[in-house]
Order: sequence, then C-alpha cells, then structure tokens
Amino acid sequence: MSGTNTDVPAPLDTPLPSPVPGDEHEQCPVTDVLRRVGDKWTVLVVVLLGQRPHRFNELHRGIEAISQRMLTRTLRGLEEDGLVHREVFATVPPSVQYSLTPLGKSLLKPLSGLAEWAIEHQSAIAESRRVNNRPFRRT
Amino acid sequence: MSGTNTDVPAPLDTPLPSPVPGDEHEQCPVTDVLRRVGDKWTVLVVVLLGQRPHRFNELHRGIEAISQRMLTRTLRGLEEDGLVHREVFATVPPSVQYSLTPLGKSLLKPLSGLAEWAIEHQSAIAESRRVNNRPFRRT
DNA sequence: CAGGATCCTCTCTGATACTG
DNA sequence: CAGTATCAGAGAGGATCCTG
Repeated sequence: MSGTNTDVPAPLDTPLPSPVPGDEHEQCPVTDVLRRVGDKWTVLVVVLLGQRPHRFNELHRGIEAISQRMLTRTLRGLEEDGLVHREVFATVPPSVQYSLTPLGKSLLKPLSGLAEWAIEHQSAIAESRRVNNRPFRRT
Repeated sequence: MSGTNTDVPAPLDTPLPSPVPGDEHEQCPVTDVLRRVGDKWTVLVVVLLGQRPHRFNELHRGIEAISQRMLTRTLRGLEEDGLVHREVFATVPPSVQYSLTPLGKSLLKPLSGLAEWAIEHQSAIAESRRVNNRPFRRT
C-alpha cells in the first residue's frame, strides 16, 4: 500500500503487465464476472433469488419488463456458472424451482459493496452528467 | 432496486417492490453502475488510471487490444460520469492527461471486492462451466 | 499526439408464435 | 407451466482513413 490513498484494494494493487496483452484481458476472471453481472437482468435475478427460491413464472411476474426469452437466458447463464440451481419437479403441470447455490449466495456480498457505492454516489454521478451534457457553455 | 431510499446499510437486504417495475429497474443506480463497469474496457482503464495518471497514447499502448475508438469512448464515458479528469496541455504536439477523480478512486474499493470474489471463485466457475457444457451425457 | 468521422460486423435484447 | 424457435432492431465494438 503506497501513495496518498489509505486503503488501496489488494487485488487491484498488484501490478499489471505492461502492456496488458489482449488474451490476458479476455481470460481475466474479473473481466469475466463483470461481463456477466453487467448484463441487463442478471443482478436483479440474483437478488430476487437471494431472498428466496422462485419458480420460473414467479420470476417472470416479479420482473415486469423482462421478456421470457431473456429470463430463460439469464437463468441458463447463471446455472452454467454454478451460481443458480435448477430443480425440476415432475408434476402436472411441470414446475421448476430456481435457487442460489452457495457460490451464488457468496456473490451477494461483493455485489452489495458495489450497490452501496452506487447508491451513495448516484447524485454526484447524476450531477456530473448534467453538467457535462451542456454543449452550449459560454465558458 | 429501490436505490432511492435514504438510509440503507445493506442495500441488497431491502425488500424490492413486487413486481419490480420496468422503469424502476432502468433508473436504478446499481443497474446503471453495473452497465458502465460491465462493458469491455472500463474497469481496466480505471485500474490503470488508479495506479497513476496516463496520457492518451500511453493508455493505448498499455492496453494491447483496445481500439483507438473504444479508448476514446471509454474515457469519455468515465469523464461524463465524473470518474475521470481530463486535462489538456497546450504543448506542441498537444498532450492530454487522464487521471481518476476522488469519485473515481472511491470506486476502486467496491470494485476490488468484486475482483477478490472473482479471483477466489474463478476455478469453481470454470469447473461448473466445464461440467455443464457436456451436451452428450448418458446420465 | 489525440482524437473525429465512417463503415461494417456481431452480440444483446425484445416481440411473437409455437410446444411438451 | 416452462420453456424453444424465429425474426428484427439497437447498440457495442472494431478497422480504416483523416485532421487540428
């Protein structure tokens, strides 16, 4: 930890290769996670499943604007990464329950850190956008 | 994600409206931040600028695979949100220095939380993907 | 040096219709 | 109920050329 900042984050403090090779960036697990949670619906689905398990249409009704297709894709992606568990009950009609795995639950903590930051600084960001979106300034 | 609420210690613990309205999801600051840092280059640029200020071509050379266009767009986006400061020196040839604002530096901490999680669980995720990507299972 | 302007491709997302 | 299949639009990202 060097510099004027008190707490420089540990993983981001490790020196990067210079230049950063293209494939190293592609394979970086941090890049990878960010691209997953950076999509439109993943975090919301994770948060809802963090409260309790949900069935498919329960999630569909619970997220007003999501399309059936995107809900399916989001859940499949999370399932493939081992963050969500999918359990099929052979009832009639069939029912499928989605829940967070322990791995998925563990993601809630760092996610909440980012959420806190976003909420804390949202007004500063909004103000900055407002100021910068003034092409007609007379200096 | 009701980020508009005032005192929220653990944002992800607060109950969500059910159903979550479409526009509330769009305006959610958490969604907003995630979509910014979820793009291809933003985090890497933030981390590099977190080490020290950089000039434009210095960043360009420092990130092997980035195109000039995307570097510009990434920096503009960060600048608009007030995370990056852009300073022009009227030399010949001109030089432009990019650096993190205090707001930008404050993002490094929650980002590092997510980075730690990603690094810690990357093998579990990779293994899960490996297992799930077997379309030809005979049970 | 630090971009802007164009053009092009590919992915993400949504809408709609159909099914075991 | 819990999806799959197909089509279409919007935007991200890249390549190339040009300029103050």
